[in-house]
Amino acid sequence: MSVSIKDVARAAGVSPATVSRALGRGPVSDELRAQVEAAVRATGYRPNLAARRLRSQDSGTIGLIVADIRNPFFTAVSRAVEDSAYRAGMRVILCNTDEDPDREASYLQLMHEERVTGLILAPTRASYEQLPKRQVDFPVVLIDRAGPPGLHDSVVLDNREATATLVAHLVSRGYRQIGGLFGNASSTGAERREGYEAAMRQHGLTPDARLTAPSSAAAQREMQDWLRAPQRPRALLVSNSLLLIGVIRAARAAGLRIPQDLAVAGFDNESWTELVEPGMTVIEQPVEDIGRTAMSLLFERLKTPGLPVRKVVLSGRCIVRGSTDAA
Amino acid sequence: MSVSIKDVARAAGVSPATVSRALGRGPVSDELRAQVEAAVRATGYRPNLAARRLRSQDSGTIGLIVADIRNPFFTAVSRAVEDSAYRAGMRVILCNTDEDPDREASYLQLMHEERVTGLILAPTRASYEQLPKRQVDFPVVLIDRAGPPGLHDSVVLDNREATATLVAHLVSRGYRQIGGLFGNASSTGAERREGYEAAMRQHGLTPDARLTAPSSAAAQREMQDWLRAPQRPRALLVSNSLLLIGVIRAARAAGLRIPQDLAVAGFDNESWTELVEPGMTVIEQPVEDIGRTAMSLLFERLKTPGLPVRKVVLSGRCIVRGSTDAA
DNA sequence: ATGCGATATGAAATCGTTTTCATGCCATCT
DNA sequence: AGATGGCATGAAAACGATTTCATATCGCAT
Repeated sequence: MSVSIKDVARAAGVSPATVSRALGRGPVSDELRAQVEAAVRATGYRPNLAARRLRSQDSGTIGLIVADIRNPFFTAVSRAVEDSAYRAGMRVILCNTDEDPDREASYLQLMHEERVTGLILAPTRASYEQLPKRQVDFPVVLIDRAGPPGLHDSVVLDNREATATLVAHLVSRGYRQIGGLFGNASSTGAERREGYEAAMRQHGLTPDARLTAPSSAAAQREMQDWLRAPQRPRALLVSNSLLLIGVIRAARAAGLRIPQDLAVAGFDNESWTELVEPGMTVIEQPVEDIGRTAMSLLFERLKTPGLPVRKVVLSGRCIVRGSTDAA
Repeated sequence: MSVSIKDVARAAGVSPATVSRALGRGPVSDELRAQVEAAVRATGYRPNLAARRLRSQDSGTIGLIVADIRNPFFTAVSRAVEDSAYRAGMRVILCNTDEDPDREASYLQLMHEERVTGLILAPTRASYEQLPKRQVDFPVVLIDRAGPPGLHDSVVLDNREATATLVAHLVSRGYRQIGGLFGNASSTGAERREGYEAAMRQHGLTPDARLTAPSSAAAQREMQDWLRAPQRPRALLVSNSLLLIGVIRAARAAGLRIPQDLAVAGFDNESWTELVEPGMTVIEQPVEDIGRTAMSLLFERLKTPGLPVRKVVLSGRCIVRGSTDAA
């Protein structure tokens, strides 16, 4: 089988305890340390993490649960998370829920069984009610979507501010019939919708929001009907970049020019939003910051468990492009 | 501390062995099984995976090492991998190498320490020489990039065929001065370059290839100069979607219209390649198939270790759009 | 010279499971 | 009736590390 610490000990002529100390931190004479290192090289020894975890009760693993890694927002965040983990010498277990509460529950269970050191979680809407009941024995940092207040640390975008910015921008460009298309699966969609509706009212306008399943195809289907309706919007606020793709497709299929027939503003500053004609006005989320900050919160809480629950609200940056030029 | 199998055993009035058998598969009377299940619910017991792994010598974990999860190709593949793993009741550890051999080596080491059940790896170029030396005690499936022949199972795109298709297509559209831009970090870039050069010669044309670091920004810089050169290409074959973005930016910055001044063909059928004006002619890679197939190869090899080494070569699909219209 | 503290090392316990081995029981066959 | 075999169960070993506890050695102060 695999070579164990005992084999190394024998090869080095010392006890297993000494090998462990030489490899970790512990008082070992330089002489023995050298012997151990030589023995490690000679035997090709690699510590067994399962055994180490079992004994030291520290998994050195952090869980990352997102809706779908193919959503560019989560892609970028996960990359930042993985980087932080690597630097801290920790591992990342990646999980996609597809916004499915059962799958999420199953992954939360897994996190317990793995005895993860911490968890970065983009909760489904269902877990909003589940989380408080569920007793977790590791720190959790929520990203993208805040959970029940005061329960877990979180890093979120200021969605109200972002939507207000977009609405104000569209209004300033002369648009009045501004619709909103939001994902129906996440609390982020809901928050952006609320922000949108509040902003619209503040401008004395009537909100006109629709919800859709969080995929380009679903968004395209939803828009197909909507754009044919007599009271169709002249401008559209779109909750994320996947939906935005569906919107653009639907607009083109309906023969509507952007922005002349339909202005469009969205979220997530993907490279393509600049390349497409016209460029898309979007709110850029600080994706790397979100991932990094989430990991910082996690590490700080690990170091100081007594810390009060913190919610970090980051501002997006509005990038204006041709898709919202005045009609 | 956490509740262990002993606590459950006590609560159920049975031995730990019986609890283990009741929860796994093993002969247990229905009566005791019910008692155990009740005790599990009562105590909130969750098995400790570290302990289970240590004893059963099966980590139930597969490693996934890619260059950068933000490359849409790897994003899609990783999602397929995670799905397969979930269905098989296994976990996925995600690692990004950034094409850095040291980081890759460190992650390979980690895979050993985790005693992973299997590994899906997109090897860096350096590992082409390293892999044969390195002794691995778990099955490895290479994706996107084949390693030294006959060593590991692999799933790759038929790069020669794909590039030949693109070159033939461009030629049929009347282009002669066809350049090629390829990533310098991966063997995929190298293969596509070779395929491109071979195809060019077959058509009696002179290849004109350039290499660049695998990022949009680097590609843009490289193109900036190239497009100013007197003998600049009239058409361009681009090795992946990140580079493609850089190419489009550079073309626009140089005031070159696509395809009138510069035809462009690339890889990876991202949504945006259809939305951008003109649409991009690309080779669509069967990303989900690649991920799924990789996992299948892995599982088959686990079941039947004696299997000969297999290399699955999948064909891309050429999607013709406006970016390669005749000049 | 003696005792004491510090320090390096080894022996053994421990982490929480699974698995082997032993045991007792019951049914079945000769 | 006694031997045999199968089956459910429990006791205990084992997985491979870390950590606690005990011990030997050494230097130094008394």
